[in-house]
Amino acid sequence: MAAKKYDETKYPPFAVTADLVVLTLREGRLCVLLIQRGGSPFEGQWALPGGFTHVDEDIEAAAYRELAEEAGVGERDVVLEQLRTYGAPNRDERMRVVSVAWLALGADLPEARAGSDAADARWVPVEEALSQDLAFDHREILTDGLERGRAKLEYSSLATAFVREPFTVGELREVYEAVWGTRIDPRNFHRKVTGAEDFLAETGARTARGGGRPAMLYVVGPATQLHPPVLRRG
Amino acid sequence: MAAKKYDETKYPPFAVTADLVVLTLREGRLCVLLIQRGGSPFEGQWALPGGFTHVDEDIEAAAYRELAEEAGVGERDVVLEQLRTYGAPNRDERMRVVSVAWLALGADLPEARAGSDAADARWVPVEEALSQDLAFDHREILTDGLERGRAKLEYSSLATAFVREPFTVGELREVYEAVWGTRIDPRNFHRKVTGAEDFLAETGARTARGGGRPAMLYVVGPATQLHPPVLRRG
DNA sequence: AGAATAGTGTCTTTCAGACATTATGTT
DNA sequence: AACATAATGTCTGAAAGACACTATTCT
Repeated sequence: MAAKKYDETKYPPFAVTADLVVLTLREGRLCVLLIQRGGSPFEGQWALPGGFTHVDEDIEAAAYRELAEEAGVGERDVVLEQLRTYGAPNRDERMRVVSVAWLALGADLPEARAGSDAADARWVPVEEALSQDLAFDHREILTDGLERGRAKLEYSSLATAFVREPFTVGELREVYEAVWGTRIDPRNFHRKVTGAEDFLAETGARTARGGGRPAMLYVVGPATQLHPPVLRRG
Repeated sequence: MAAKKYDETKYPPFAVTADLVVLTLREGRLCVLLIQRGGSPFEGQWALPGGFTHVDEDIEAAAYRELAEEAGVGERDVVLEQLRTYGAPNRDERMRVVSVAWLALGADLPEARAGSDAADARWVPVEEALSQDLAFDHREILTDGLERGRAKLEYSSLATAFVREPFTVGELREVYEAVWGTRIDPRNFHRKVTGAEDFLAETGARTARGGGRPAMLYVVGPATQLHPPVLRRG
């Protein structure tokens, strides 16, 4: 087969967006960042933060940029992981848009503030966010992001993204309890995470906040996988 | 904030491709479908099958279409799962291309035949495919696809995508051994998969191929998750 | 001393991993 | 009967889950 000249006009134009499921814990509850749309379509409705990728910009860089612009969150404040790409032909009425969705997890992220295109921005407990209509297919994206996050806690060190270092075993357990919405036996949990190879690294320091025995403080160990896993159900 | 008119020219054009990691077992070896590029760039080099998404086409439909055009594989023959999206600015020299990669698993797929844009097509054992230079960032995509497939065997029923129904426990074990490149104790494996709730459904029928005790034949059960999981390492 | 919170220990059941034996077909 | 392959059984150690106790601080 002969080599042929490439004709750019043959290939149809798409817009590519980065949409973000940003999760954090606020007062022991798992919350997602939602922004209220300032313009059409879906004006006034709540949506996930996100926006268009520039033509010379890496898709991951676009996610970080939107995180900064729309959530005021810097690269160092979160763990970012690609979630999935959504590309139904009519998911955006304006034009053909393919959305690369990302999951961003952070510890105690700052109070939401509305970015350029947003009328408002707030942290919403995830059950509440799922119980309302969101713009576009953002409800599906949020559902997928939550399931991914919950599943990854089992076998990875992702839970540590939700706490600031150094942290205690009890704080880490509260992460699991908040994300899964379950109770975990503190004694078995302690045995498990301190026993897992390279998962936690002792700092030697202890908490000093009064009202009880001080807790040992840990930082994240070199392991990215948690073996054996912490299982959600019996 | 006032509603503003949407200006399509503000948003830069991307091309969106569907690239496929198509895996099957051939003679007990895990193989991936590679095509030899007929045109530039990377003319003559081996690459994953794939192509451009049409502007009115769902991204998953594009994956199925490319699967049919470039691999001669129908929707019913494979399990298709989205892998990840690759969008570095210069991954394609011709223009800005974002590639949505898919993982397709099938049982005993047909002999490869070159599609429209391909000079050649063949099934290549995965280790061999990884040891050569592939076009674009396809080596990275293949690596990610293999890791995803291997990981999902542990806790899902994905392995059944590699066998035709009805199948024996031994055939299913051979899938795990080929994909993981390990040996598995047949007795422990049998106990595990037959004990897992809703994972396999007995047909009542048995093999009749001679030379030994006939094996029970199973079809896939209603469970999509495998609990407890089959673990790769001790 | 008492309250509060952190950490350790024990028992039982389940399951993984190693290995031997029995079952059911063909030639 | 010999052979070949499938299925089941047993033992041991690791880890999960339930539960009680000890340790260290502050007031």
